Amino acid sequence: MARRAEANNKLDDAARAGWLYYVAGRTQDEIATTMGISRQSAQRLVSLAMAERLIKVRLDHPIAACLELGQKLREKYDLRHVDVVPSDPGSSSTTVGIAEAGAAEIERWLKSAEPLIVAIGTGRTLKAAIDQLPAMDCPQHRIVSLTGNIGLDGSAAYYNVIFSMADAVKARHFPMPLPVLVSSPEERELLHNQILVKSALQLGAEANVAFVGVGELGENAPLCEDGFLARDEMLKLMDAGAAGEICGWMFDHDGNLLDGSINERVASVPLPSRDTAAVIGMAKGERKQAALLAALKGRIINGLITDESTASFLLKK
Amino acid sequence: MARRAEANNKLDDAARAGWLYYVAGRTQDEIATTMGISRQSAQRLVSLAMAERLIKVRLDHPIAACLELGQKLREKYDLRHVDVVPSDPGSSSTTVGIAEAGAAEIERWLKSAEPLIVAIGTGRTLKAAIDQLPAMDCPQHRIVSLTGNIGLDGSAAYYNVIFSMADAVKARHFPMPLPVLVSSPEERELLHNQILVKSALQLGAEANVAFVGVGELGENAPLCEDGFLARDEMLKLMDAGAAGEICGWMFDHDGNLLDGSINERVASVPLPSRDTAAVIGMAKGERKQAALLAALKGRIINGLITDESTASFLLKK
DNA sequence: TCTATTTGTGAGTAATTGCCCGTGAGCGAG
DNA sequence: CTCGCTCACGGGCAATTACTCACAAATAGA
Repeated sequence: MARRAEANNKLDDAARAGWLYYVAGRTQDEIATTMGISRQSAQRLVSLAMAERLIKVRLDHPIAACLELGQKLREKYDLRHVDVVPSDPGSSSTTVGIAEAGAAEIERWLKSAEPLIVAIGTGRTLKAAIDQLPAMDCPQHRIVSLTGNIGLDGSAAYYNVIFSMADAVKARHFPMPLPVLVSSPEERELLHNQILVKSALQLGAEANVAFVGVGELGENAPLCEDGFLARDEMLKLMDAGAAGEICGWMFDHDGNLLDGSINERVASVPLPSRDTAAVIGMAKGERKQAALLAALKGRIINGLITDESTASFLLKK
Repeated sequence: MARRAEANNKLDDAARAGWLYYVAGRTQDEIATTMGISRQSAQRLVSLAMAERLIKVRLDHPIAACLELGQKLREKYDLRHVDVVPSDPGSSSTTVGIAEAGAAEIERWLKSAEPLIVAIGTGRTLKAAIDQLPAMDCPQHRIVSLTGNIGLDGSAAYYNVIFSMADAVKARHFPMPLPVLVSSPEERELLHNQILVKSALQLGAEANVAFVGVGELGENAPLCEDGFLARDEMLKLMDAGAAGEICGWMFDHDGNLLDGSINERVASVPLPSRDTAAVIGMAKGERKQAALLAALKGRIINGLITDESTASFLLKK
């Protein structure tokens, strides 16, 4: 037993130390003593537990200001669900806060005993939220990806959102083995006849809830960063009035899907109907404000998870 | 009303400060600056958020359940030490898991630079634990056997626990050259006057920590299997309300040592005082549940190493 | 209005934590 | 076997946090 130290054991120790520290409220010194290690090692274990996301912290209090903003947003844009988290003025992160809140909302849905079809987009925000999900056991639900999760090079998964999620919550999952954008409407037609893709399309139409990120446009937009869209195409789109995209679907400043050829090349599952499903957008930050506003105006989403300052902006418009 | 609003504001502030601290990861100084208050006030808000349980911390790791069970057991039975290891539903072993955990705990004590007297029982569980001990060098400690380790035939050692242990950790050791049960109180008196036995009795009384197995009763109980107790005697004991034994000492379902003649024939060292020593019981499995429960009720042990499912049982009672 | 009591604040200080760095064990290549 | 590399460990120290205390403001009661 002297050398039973394996990676697994290390995480076990980290979990134990983290529990003692955060849940039981012991000091690192006490933990070190009870675990028979030095304080420094205890400290390392505690921070490992944090780094490995074994410890999840959440705020369980409706902050009045956030609640109020949420209430007003709900009324103004006729939303089914709104969650406003505090802003952290000093942070430039685009996910801190809404990731936790998003995870909490996803968890709330997944706890349902009723079998649900949960649709999920992709992007950095959603990935961050998924990473906050606790381990669950949800064989009754099905998770479907709304967006192709194949990179342009045909190999790498474009943000491993649906797999991470299915892994965490143990549900059947239906990825989209496609890129976000294909070269022509005909190619899309062809690809959409694949059996896996057909299942995804079918499930997407029946989804009970969808969680999606909101993509801004611009030369540094995710679609450009990840190589799906050339810079000049992007500029052309913006000239044509594009304001943002959700799962690749481009819309203008009033939230109407663009007519031009671009949306005919989007291989994603059509967004579930806002009459039968909750379509919850998750986004914060100045760069996403225009896109978010447009999506709300056009009722492309009927649920919103954002932060205080973004909420204020959306109310002023 | 005014007062109510103030309280709400306070909790709001606490929530906000707690969020900035725990979720956004800012320091209290930064929080103080952004909220326009002194660092001390920020600290107060953060700790208020904790005290009011606005901040919920969750450990997302299989070991979390064990720690929680351990915590509850510690409170319920007023224990000095609890270690709950994950259950392996697929295994029928009565030692897997607790052997390793027991060894780890023994090792922890042996690492002490202070000279300690470590008392040790016997049985399959302890043997398995001892086998997990790493080689150590502990000349400062003394190990004493609480139970006779001579078989009925006078030859074979009844589970070679203390010798294996002393061998592994290189400490002075004091075996009990006796059977577990002798034929009469008089014989016990006689044997207890042997010099080796007297040392063991003396050391047992001064022990700092004792590790003991918990024996269940029944026709297949260890005491019967090893021939120390005839089946009919066992049945008679059970009729008289016996629930289990530790080092041969029989106790009833409330954990009180039995009055009858049986305990007058037990040649073992009396268990160390639970006021001055840690007496740590190691056991798991359905067959041992009743005995374990009784031992805990009667505070025959003040420490416990067991597995999840046994821990759950003990909590329900 | 005055006073006793509670409540909140900041200073100072003790305790705790985070981090850098030197050390030494383990290990693979030569 | 030796060298060099990696990495975990623990010591030490600076940063951060928790606690105590004294005092001020607010509040309630006479």
